[in-house]
Amino acid sequence: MDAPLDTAESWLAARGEKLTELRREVLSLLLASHGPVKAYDLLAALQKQRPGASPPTVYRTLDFLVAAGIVHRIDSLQAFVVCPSFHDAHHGVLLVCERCHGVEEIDNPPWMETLRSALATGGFAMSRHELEIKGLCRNCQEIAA
Amino acid sequence: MDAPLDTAESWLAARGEKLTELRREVLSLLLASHGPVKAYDLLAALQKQRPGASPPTVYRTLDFLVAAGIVHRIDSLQAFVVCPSFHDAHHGVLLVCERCHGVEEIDNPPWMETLRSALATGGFAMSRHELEIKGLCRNCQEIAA
DNA sequence: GTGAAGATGTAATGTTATTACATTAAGGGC
DNA sequence: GCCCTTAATGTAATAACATTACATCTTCAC
Ligand SMILES: [Zn+2]
Ligand SMILES: [Zn+2]
Ligand SMILES: [Zn+2]
Ligand SMILES: [Zn+2]
Repeated sequence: MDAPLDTAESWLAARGEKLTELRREVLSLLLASHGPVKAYDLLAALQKQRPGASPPTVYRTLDFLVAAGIVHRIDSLQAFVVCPSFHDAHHGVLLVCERCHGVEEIDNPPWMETLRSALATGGFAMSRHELEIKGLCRNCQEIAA
Repeated sequence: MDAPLDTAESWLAARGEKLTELRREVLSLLLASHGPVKAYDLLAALQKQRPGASPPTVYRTLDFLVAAGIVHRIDSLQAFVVCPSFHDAHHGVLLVCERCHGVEEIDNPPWMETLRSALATGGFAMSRHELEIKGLCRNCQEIAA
């Protein structure tokens, strides 16, 4: 059995949506990468098993998975990554390494509510979307040091 | 006299760099927009006064202004905006409205150090770059309500 | 003035994403 | 089963965003 795919399937079923064969293939490829994937790299991989795949094929599927909260888009990388905890309602924070382009997601950090309320006081309603923070991961700090 | 352009000129001079005619034109166009501008929109505007302008013209100039801290790039909009306080060393936060695409910049908010140290404890070194937060501005919240 | 570095011009190309429309698959009422 | 509607996918073309590579021109130290 394949846990993440099954979890995704149940999660979608609860929303009245389906994990079709195409979506399953795309999600599998994303899971296999262990990190952010660019849309056209994903397309190239997908075409190996689905020769007719084209840009709309991947973008539509990614849009669907992003809307469902299963995948996040990383604006600073123009790439996509599977959410490690999409089964919860969560407000994730994506820590994006500027050197290796790795992404780590932390879920509902304790300072999130403080941040949200500080911004609310200023009149800004922080969105439910993921917060993206750039910096250096632990490994890359050590290398730089 | 034109205050923002003069400020930019001094700021660059202090770094041993120059506000050339091209850079001045580009920065003027950015200032005139009162909000984020897309590179190709900027190019179209620039071509009215500089017919030979091409993509490298604007991207090079934007890269220079971004490196100098005068302009910020907004990843989520793929657009560029003038920094309202580039004369200080600052760690700005860009509040990006998901509805109207307006951007407000707040400078060195009190919670920034808390955030930075919380992330440092987790092994992540937050970068000096601007932090970008998506949500709804005050106006758009009222409209939505 | 000459040479080196910085800045800009120019052509081509690479990368990311969307539009528009056709076709196929799935589900519900009868 | 059949018809209808909606969801999902296929397909072709194009739009939007960004970079490379190399030529030319300008600035300025020497
Ligand atoms: Zn997540
Ligand atoms: Zn790293
Ligand atoms: Zn700023
Ligand atoms: Zn707004």
